[in-house]
Amino acid sequence: MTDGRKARGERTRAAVLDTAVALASVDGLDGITLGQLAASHGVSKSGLFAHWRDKEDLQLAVVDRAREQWWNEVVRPAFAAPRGIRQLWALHEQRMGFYERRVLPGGCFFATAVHEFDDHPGPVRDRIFDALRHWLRLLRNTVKEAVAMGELRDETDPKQLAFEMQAIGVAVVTHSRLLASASAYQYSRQAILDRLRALAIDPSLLDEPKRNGEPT
Amino acid sequence: MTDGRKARGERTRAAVLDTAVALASVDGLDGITLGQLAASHGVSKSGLFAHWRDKEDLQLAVVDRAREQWWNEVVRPAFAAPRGIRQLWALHEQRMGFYERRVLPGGCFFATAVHEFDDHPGPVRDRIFDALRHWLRLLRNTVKEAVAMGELRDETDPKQLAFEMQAIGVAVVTHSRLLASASAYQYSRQAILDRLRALAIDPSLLDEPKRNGEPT
DNA sequence: CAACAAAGCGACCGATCGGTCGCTTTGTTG
DNA sequence: CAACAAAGCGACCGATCGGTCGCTTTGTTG
Repeated sequence: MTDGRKARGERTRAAVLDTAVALASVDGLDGITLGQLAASHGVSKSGLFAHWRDKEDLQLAVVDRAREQWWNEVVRPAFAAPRGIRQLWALHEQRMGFYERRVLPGGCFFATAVHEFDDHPGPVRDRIFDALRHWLRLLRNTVKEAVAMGELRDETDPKQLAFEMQAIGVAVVTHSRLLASASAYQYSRQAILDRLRALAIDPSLLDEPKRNGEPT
Repeated sequence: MTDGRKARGERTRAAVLDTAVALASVDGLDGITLGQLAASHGVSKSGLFAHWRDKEDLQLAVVDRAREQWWNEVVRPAFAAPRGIRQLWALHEQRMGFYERRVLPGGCFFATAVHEFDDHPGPVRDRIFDALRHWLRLLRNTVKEAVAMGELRDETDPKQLAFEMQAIGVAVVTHSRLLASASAYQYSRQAILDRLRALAIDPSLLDEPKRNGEPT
């Protein structure tokens, strides 16, 4: 069942991808070099070609891995919160935590990748854009659910709010470096809290928000 | 007074920098190559070294040029609006116009550059960060002025609002490509208008806002 | 016109990058 | 143990990049 050769291969494959996501969060998806990647695993450069046809093939796998990581570290924990407005807040809160914990040295893989590739049409850009659109759809649907549950006002525009949550969320990556202090996270949290409370039927649902996505 | 040799040099220098800002908005500040830059002006690669010691020296000049352009195309026109809350709105509006007019093929030089360099310490990053901090300070001071004039509520936090304006403003660069429609600009304008109106003493100052930064 | 200086050129160099190719090592299957 | 296959290696290649160096062209100054 478990082929020792394939298992070994799968281990290096996973390890290389994890490193690649981390490196790409700093230097970008084009910035990572196969030599650098191989060296950091004591593997020969040519050995990498046993796993990926060429660099583009590797890049596509890296995007998939980054997406998986985002799901595990941000989305899944947020699903522990009660549905509705608190889940929306949990998504933002988990995101802040992901950045604050410095899971990736560059802060955010997608923040770097999207600016690198948004003017470079091709399979890699498509893959990155797919991931981002999927995330935006998740935000939008969570807003819709909160409206349907009667926790957010009927006038709430899901696309509008999803845009704002993404904008305020990603801005923290730059600003935390720019301001050289933790205050960027504070601003980002405050902005979303203000926004959600203004649109909430019962703002007290967001009182003393827990920071770990747990039900209150 | 006007040395024909220096004048000629200054002309190429300016032309090359303009091209470089445009190219860097797409490929990043490291992405531009001296060969590509020289070729696009019918100049030899080595000729560029008559103007800049090395690539880093060129990059610093490019940042300065981008900053100058931002001042001319965004800040200066916004100063035509009446001081206070309308000037704050004009800054956002002019920014949207700058992006919509596609002055730069990549949308925004700084949006690309900051993500490229935020983890690469050195003179280039410092120069980029200086420019961004200067812009944030401008937003902050404009907020303070509006508060002092009694146009924004006293509780308004200038740093907080500056953060939100920057976040909502820059997000449009990515989103306009992501959504493949003009709606991103609409979301961005709506978000800032909502925010400013909520904090305004007299929200009607922002009715039917002019899009060219002119006094109403 | 002579002396000078700035802009710009062309040939060349070392370093690095993505990628190829034939081979070896590691492990599986009968 | 023999046949096979997957993972991985080492030497090598063409292309490109930033940068150097000696030279030419263009224009200025006395």
